[in-house]
Amino acid sequence: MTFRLYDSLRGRVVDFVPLVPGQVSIYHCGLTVQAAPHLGHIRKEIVFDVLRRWLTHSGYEVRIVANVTDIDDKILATSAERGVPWFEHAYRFERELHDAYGTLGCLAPSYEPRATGHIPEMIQLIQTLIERGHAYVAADASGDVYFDVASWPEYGVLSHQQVSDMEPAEDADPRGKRDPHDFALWKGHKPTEPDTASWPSPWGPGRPGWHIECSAMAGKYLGPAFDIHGGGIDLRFPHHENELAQARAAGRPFASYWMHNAWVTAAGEKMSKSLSNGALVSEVTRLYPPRAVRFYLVAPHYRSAIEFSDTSLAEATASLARIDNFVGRVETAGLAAPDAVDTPLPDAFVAAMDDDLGTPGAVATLYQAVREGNSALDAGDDETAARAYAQVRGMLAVLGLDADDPVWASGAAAGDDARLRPVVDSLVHTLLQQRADARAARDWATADAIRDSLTTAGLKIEDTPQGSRWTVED
RNA sequence: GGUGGAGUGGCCGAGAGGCGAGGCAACGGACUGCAAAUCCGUGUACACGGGUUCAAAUCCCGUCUCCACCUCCA
Repeated sequence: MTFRLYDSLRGRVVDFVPLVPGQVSIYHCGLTVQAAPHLGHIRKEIVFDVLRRWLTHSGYEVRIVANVTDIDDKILATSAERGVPWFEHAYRFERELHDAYGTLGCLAPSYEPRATGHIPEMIQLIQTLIERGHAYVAADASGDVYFDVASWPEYGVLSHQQVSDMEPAEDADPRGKRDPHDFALWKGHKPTEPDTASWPSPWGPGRPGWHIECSAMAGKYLGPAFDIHGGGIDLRFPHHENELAQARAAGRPFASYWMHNAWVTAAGEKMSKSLSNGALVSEVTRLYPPRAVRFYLVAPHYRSAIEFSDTSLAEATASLARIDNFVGRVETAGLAAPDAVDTPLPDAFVAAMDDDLGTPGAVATLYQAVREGNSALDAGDDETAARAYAQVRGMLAVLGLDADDPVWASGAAAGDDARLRPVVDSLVHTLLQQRADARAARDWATADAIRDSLTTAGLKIEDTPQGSRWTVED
């Protein structure tokens, strides 16, 4: 079985062949930390988290690097507006971002470099480009350095565009550019910007352009050639096109495959702060269980847009509850196999995941296992039920949705939950025992009164042949 | 102007020439003291108009609508 993926550069699904057998190196562009993350931001992280989990499950040793862009025009502009130092501003949102990753069950990447920590690598790369005749210092004494697009005939391969067809940037300020398509590698320091946002360079003080950051950091941690480069579809042009041009022009092969995830849309449009404040990760996870939010983002294919709506999130919550209910039933019945993790996953699941991370098909297979498991439970076929349980847990783990995954146990609230759970369990069981006694005595009024009081308290009671069990209503 | 993507049943969301992915919701049945949960069953869905084919949601032609990107923007 071979993993296949859609390569944006070639424009089709291709077999994945790693540079080093058994190993995969992945770089995906992290966020510019300039505002609180919304569902669209977090989707990219979840997509690559699932990719990483699947490849790891498939036996690969995965190295995954995601950068943090902690200096750019927007960070400088918004921090200045708020009267906060830019680094403080960036750091604050970097931490919010990390909180969001943790809340939605994303594993930490192998490494997460910050742009500002890699200025020397960027300067070195720019110098190489100048020496090779692909970059030049602006003629206007600004201290800017630009990439010379005309010197690189391959420019446009990733986004399948001809430079001549691109919309002419009529009103854009040409600054010291030779050609309007040229882009900044280095930005000379401006007196209006803080001195802290400036680093010495051969071309005078300044700061790096956005694109050079990723080329430099990917090169440092993954080498001149690596397997997969990812990011949101909007980054394909100009960001990734420019990254590719810089790296190749400097003599580096760069990424073998390019993966781009689609949007989370609101009312059919690309999500943005102005359109959709309600979609902040912090707010959505307050209204819906974080695992359900992750399920909602994982179930559709990563190259399809996901329409954000409360209805969809409510449906995702109900859908996940069906899976959790099965898992709970098996555990209540005492059939949970301790070696669950080692059970092979269903072929259909493997085939779906290997086919360009086909999570929709994978989820369908998951539900098939749930149905088979439930039927087996009803029929008293414990062996089949236990096997289905093991498969379900295994599939959930790959998708990052397993409730027992330690990622869900992080955070102060989760800690409180863990401590309170046995307390509540003990109290509820006292009541459930009273109800069982009442039912045995055919005292339905008392039995129902107890159930009603638990329901009112926010619990769901399920009667099974092995006794009653309770869960918290989502 | 260039490049790429989309329009599927009440809702979400797959598929990409032939047997109606899957989930949510709804309805009927089984089970239950009653429920819940679970299982079984119930849908003549593929923007529109033509065409190709024994067969089209899937291919071709045309039309409409929507979205994204085109140098600092997630």
